[in-house]
Amino acid sequence: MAESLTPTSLFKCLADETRTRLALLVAREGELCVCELTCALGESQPKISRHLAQMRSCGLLADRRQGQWVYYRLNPELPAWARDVLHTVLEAPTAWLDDDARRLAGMGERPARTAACCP
Amino acid sequence: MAESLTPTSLFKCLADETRTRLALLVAREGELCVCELTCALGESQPKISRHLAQMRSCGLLADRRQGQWVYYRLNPELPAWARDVLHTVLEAPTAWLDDDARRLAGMGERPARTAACCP
DNA sequence: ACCGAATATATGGATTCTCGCATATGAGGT
DNA sequence: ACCTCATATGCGAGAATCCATATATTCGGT
Repeated sequence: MAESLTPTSLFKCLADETRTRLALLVAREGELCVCELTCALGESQPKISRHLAQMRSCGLLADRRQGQWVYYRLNPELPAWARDVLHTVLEAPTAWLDDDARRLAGMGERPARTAACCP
Repeated sequence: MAESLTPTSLFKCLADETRTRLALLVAREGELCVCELTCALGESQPKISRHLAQMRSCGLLADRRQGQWVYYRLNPELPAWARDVLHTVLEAPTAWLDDDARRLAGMGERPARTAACCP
């Protein structure tokens, strides 16, 4: 979080369909690596990576490298109101994320994650 | 609402500081006319009007003309999750809207509004 | 040291946003 | 009909955003 997150900067951060889908998927699943997100959205790897980097530099996401994979999660220091915004949208009665969630669930051989403390 | 509001289109609609401030002020005050919003934000009238029109065409705001004034409010048909997003941000413990709210409160001779039904 | 897989970044072009300024529209009063 | 106040819109310029392609980096294994 370069500057502390403002409502506008949060909304800008989410004002792109790719980023909305990424952020909501991550909020829903807890932690996902780039290859899972690439597969879930069905978009090119550079595109996914660039959007993730943008959300990281906004302070919305945090990343952690584990071996060859990089896992993204909601930034633990994210203010509660920002987290609430994401969960409000997640709980909305829409099928908006269904395709992505289904592709993620149907993905074979997802990398096994380990706790950050014991690699 | 041209198409039904998606999370991304809501975030796009709010992804500008002027629009965030307008939307939150309207959500907070219930209904405000253009001149009040212009004064509260301290921005030019065409700028305010243009952003209001954009939020109206997104389906976020609804307007009503009363005499020479046009009042904006949250679109009554706004889905609950979208309304919740705005209220979540409004209730966040930040002083983000304070300057605007103060300018609004300190504005002299605000037009008196009447119920829509009895002009 | 080398190779392949996973991820990140650079480059350039096309599209979209936002703004300021000028002007148009609409309502009320004289 | 005219004038004024409130609001909306047209237009061109400059900035910001997004994408695809190509290339760089980093890690684990051989």
